[in-house]
Amino acid sequence: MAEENRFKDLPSRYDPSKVESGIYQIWEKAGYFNADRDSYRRPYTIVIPPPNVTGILHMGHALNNTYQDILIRYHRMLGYNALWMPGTDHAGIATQNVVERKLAKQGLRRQDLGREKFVQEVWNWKEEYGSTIIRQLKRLGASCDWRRLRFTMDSDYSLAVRYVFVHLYKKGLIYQGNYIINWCPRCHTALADEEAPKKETQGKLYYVRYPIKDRKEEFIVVATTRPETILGDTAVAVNPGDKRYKDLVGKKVILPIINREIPIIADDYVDPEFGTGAVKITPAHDPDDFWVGKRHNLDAPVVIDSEGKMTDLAGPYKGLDRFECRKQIISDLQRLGLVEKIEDYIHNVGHCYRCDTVIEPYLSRQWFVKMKPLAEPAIKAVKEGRIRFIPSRWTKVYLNWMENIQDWCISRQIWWGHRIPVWYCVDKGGNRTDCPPIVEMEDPKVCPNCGNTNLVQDGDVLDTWFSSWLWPFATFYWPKDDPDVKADLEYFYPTNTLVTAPEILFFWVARMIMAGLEFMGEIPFSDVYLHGTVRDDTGRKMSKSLGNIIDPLEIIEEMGADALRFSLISITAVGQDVYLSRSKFELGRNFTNKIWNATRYILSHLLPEVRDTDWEKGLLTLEDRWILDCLSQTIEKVNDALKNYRFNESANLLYDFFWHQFCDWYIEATKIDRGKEIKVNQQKILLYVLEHFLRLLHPFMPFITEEIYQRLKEVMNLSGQTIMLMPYPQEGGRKDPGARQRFELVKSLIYHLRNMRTQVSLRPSDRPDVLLSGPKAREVLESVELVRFLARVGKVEEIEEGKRPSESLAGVLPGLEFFLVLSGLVDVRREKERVRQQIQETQNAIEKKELLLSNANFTNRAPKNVVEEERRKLEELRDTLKRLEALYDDLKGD
RNA sequence: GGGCGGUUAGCUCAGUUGGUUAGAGCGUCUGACUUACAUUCAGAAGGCCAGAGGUUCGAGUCCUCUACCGCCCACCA
Repeated sequence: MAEENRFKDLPSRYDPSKVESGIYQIWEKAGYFNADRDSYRRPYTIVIPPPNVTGILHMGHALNNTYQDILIRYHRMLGYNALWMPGTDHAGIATQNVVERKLAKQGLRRQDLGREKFVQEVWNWKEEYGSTIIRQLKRLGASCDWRRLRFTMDSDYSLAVRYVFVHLYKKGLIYQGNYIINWCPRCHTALADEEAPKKETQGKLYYVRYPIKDRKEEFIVVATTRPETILGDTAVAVNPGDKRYKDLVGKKVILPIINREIPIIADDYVDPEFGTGAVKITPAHDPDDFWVGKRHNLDAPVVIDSEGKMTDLAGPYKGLDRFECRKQIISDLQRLGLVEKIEDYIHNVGHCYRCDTVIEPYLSRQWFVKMKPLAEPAIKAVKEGRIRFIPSRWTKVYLNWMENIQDWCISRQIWWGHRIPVWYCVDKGGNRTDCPPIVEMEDPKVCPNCGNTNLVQDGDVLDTWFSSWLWPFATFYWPKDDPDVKADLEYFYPTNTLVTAPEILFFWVARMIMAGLEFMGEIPFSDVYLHGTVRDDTGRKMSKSLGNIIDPLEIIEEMGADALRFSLISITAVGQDVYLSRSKFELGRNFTNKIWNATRYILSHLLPEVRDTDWEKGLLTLEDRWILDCLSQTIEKVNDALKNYRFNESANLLYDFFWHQFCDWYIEATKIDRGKEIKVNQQKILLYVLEHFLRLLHPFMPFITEEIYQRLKEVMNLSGQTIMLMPYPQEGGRKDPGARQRFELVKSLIYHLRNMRTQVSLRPSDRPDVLLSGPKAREVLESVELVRFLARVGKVEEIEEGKRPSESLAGVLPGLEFFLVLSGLVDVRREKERVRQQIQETQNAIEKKELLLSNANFTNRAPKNVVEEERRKLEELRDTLKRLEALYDDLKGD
């Protein structure tokens, strides 16, 4: 028959490369990922954490986007109007760095091009390479509504950024000020605190003697890790309660080398226990010293410039690199006898999160956002449970950060980004006049204060996160005054779930919550699922510089996106980091292959009578009833796990059901020859279970499930053009606890018989008889074919209780004795010993149970069902013991 | 210095509110080409659940302390 042959030709290996791109096209063409307003359906919205345009898909993305895709497909299949909003982030510093590196290859610096040309160059780069990550997300199977793709520098998006700046400025929440900020001398820009993580660094602690003025040969010794900043010192501070220095406060010391006189001051900030209890104060080069300087009205001479080189004020060291200067100054001080000692010292030093250069605390004029007023409602939203974190432990981390939030430095001295919408009135010489800065939605032409038309825009751009924090609503074209935009927002906002890595909890998540509440008056999302970090199998973060990355695209090439997705999900516990190695993906690959082959088997054996899955209830065998029950349970459990973000659990449930229940037991059982009527019915059930399973698995493995679904359409009536609906627990439809129990008994009998076979090394072709006795024997006999076929035994018959056949191996299950008849193969002594051991074990178990049940505390306090269950088990054990003892007595006679 | 996570089989890890005999994958060992799958099948071995105390009728699960590993935050130069 031609039809059957068609399926017999299916290859015995699943080949993802042949199907994945085609499948994706089917979905896109059908527009299944698109979501538009629909007043009849409930929306379910996820916004993608926009990857950097410079990004290429790494395992972190793969994990993150698989979670999101599972959620979005799952909800789409539940009937929600599911929108997954995609996009990319302009990633200021990162992207600028990439383009600068490209220019450097041509021997150019960005300054050679000038601002405008350089920015154009970045746009060109973006047009050419910016969609790489999007293509890669599609290969992963991400089912975003791609029509809505946004970029944080789209003109509409820029409008939102500008609106927000103006709004906050007018509200008095944005201000400009001279402060110490984190400066990256390589990227040449200010960085927010979060962008300059502290790293433990091996350094030295230098103890330097500062001569005290008017006191010969007397010194005050200060400890410093950065002797080059000595040149910028304007005081030495001690703790006011420190007796050692009491009489020195108010005196002066001579700053070595440049011989400047500076005062000794008292300030609580100094910890008398540390170092010598005396601290040099360098207001321009240390954030703490800066505040000490403010309190004491000290000068703040800048001795290190934006390049990390010493300034004019550094006298003899002018022009030296900061680290070079450090060496130099120490050797000079040593020559002068002013270095008391040098100790090895491990301390925390800020590093640029983009290029890892050591951060220089730098005094400069920057723009800041006052965060306290924004943080308050965001704290409240979480405390009141309107936003929840999964796992919940992140709540505390979030609250702790929010309650101690610092103002946010939002200006960056780079060219790629949203230009700060601030104009200054300048005179003909280009110097700022006294007029206040101009901050409006429209570009100003004249100064509203003095009528001057000579205006210049602030040269800085905004921190990338100043645009990202608007993502959940700016992607919908907010704040455009347009009924469509408003309706869209009202329908899709707030979004449901944010899936992200904890690394950007402060960068992004917290700020989105603040922005949502400030500008929309509503939380941006209700659930935040924070997944772990992807590491290599030795626990290091995967990073290009470490060379330990596993490229997800390579895995997709080799094993398929489904294998990648399933493996990742299955091995990553909720909120835990995941340690990866190449071989771990074999789990998913083997699973795809198993699914493929089971399908191949089912389809290629299909009888022509099988045209649908309408199986008949009257023809159900025990195994049929059992697998339907099992399916039903699995549907229920998977739905439950998914609703609670227990992704790994749901993946493992699916794996176990398909492999170890459906394939290992049910498919095997259907190979039993039981006549045409039942065979047809069972084939319908095979298709039925397979089809339900595919739909249940679809969010995890979208490609193979769709591929098979398309083939199933050829043999059965399926309503959907593609996979559309999630099976509901009721739909699986066939809870059958009775069948479950009976089948479990049969399974465990088969299991014991197989075990006995290996004990005596039977060959597969040997088919010994089995005898049964006990109250449960009848039940088993009803399904005798199962036992015969799956345990590979001959006749199975009931015998009278207590009549043990000689020459057999015997076993006891609750309510059942069974005997594997093996003439000439039974070693009676060994057999006696085996039974004796079982008796011993059973007796021990009984004793334990009796003890437990005689404890009034237990029977009174434990829940009734637990106590009853224990009683039942005790009865079972006693029954088993009785049967074992009878067996043992019989053996004695042999 | 504060906070968080981890410590369960040889390895990598699950274990939802405390309640059967603590599970999986890989690896190891024994067998098997049993009409889909050797990316397979049938079986086996292997655990003082880091340590100590506590709460409880009952603890891998809750509490306290300790040890080691990892992460995050923090203005001790």
